[in-house]
Amino acid sequence: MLDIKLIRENTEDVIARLAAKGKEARSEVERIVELDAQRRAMISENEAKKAEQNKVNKDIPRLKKEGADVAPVFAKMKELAADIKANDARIAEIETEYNELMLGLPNLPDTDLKPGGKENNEPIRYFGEPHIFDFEPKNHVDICTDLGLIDYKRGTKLSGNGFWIYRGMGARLEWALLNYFIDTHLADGYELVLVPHMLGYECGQTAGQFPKFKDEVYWLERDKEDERRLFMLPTAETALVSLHRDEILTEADLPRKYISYTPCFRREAGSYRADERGMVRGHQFNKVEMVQYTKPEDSDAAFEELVGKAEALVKGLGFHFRTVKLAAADCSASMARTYDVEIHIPSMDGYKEVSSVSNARDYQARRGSIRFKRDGSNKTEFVHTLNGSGLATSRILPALVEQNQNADGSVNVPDVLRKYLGVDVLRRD
RNA sequence: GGAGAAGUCGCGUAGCUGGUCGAGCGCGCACGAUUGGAAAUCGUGUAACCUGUAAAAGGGUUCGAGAGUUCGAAUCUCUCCUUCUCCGCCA
Repeated sequence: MLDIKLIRENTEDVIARLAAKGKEARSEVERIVELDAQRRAMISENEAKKAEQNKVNKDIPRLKKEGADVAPVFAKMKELAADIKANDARIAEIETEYNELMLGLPNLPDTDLKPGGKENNEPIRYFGEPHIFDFEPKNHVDICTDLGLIDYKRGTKLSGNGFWIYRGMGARLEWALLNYFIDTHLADGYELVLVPHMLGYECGQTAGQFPKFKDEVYWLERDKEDERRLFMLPTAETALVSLHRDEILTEADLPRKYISYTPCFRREAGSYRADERGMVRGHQFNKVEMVQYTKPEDSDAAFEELVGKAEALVKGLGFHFRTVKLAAADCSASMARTYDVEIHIPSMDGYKEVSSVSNARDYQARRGSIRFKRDGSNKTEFVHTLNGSGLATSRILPALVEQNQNADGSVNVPDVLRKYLGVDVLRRD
């Protein structure tokens, strides 16, 4: 959620920055300003009436004691009460429309981002070199099938398109990756948090997925009451960002550094393309997520830390990758800035995102009312929230088997995973 | 899932025959006094949000949530949520 004061005082600037993000928001923003003015005018008016009501009500016991006739006062107060009630209802209507519009506005992009979409994304650094093969490399679907790592067929049998099954060494490889990620984060002082995989609506609203992207998650039916339905989390960020919802932290509480492993569930409706076969895009995938809560002035440093951590994990596996600074319109709605770590997948002859690190600044904190107080101050301020994948396995495993394949069809296990797997090379049984 | 009890200011509690109760007390915490320093003691203070303002002052809302009764609700009524105890069921 954006700061209403900012919208009120810098309306044109807000509209321009949202435009950079590809959001034509003039009509919404202008309506918001209008509703805000209406709301405040009505509140002032109604509060004066409430003050009057309170004053008279305080006098009633005294009047009664003095034996005065209170009937005319009651009659007048009844009218006033009805009047106030009507105004409150009108204010509630205004606030409903106002909140809907406010919740629908995306975050402002940082001013140093290039405007526009994907085409303006800017690789800022590369690590390593693309793998050169002296034989015809196989794609990951074939490798995983041949080595018995992934059972695509039965995954589809069990749950339909977009699901797969890790088997044997494939399952152990997946688990080894998760262990490697988690152990690294623990060494960096992050707290491991295991969260529910089914979440309430407020979690999605705080993270910024709702109301706009309600159709991109899986909802669980529960009675008829929609508001109490739960949804399967699309990323652990959705849970971790709500951890401190409606809380006031102390300065000493910050920064908070969390990681969580969860499966992630996404509908991905209509997003299939031929080049995303196999495990690049599915309805369920595994991910370790990093989330930080910081003081506003510390979020830039925290952002660099998270990017560095994502890069270090990929580096540790020995992959060639690049880090890309996303243009304004390619950042997701809640985020002020995002860097992607992309790794080379030979069969796709291209780079695929394995980590996306973002700074939401105070956008999510405002939606979820996540605040803190500085030492010696009793003013509350919004925290900054950041998140990053660290990492998603579903893209790592394909890259791993493709980049590390040998001419005989076997796959070398990266050094950092050997202690978890107990073998150096994956071969056909 | 069935039966019962309860949800009040950071914590523990008082209030629940409706009106000086946004709310008493204790603890905690902050500041001050005292002290060579500390403990103890004494004093003062101790919510959030909205509105308002240059900043204040002032006003409003909030006693799990929502709705209702009433001139007026922490106190009465209804619905929901949560917690605890017992039973059932289990990992």
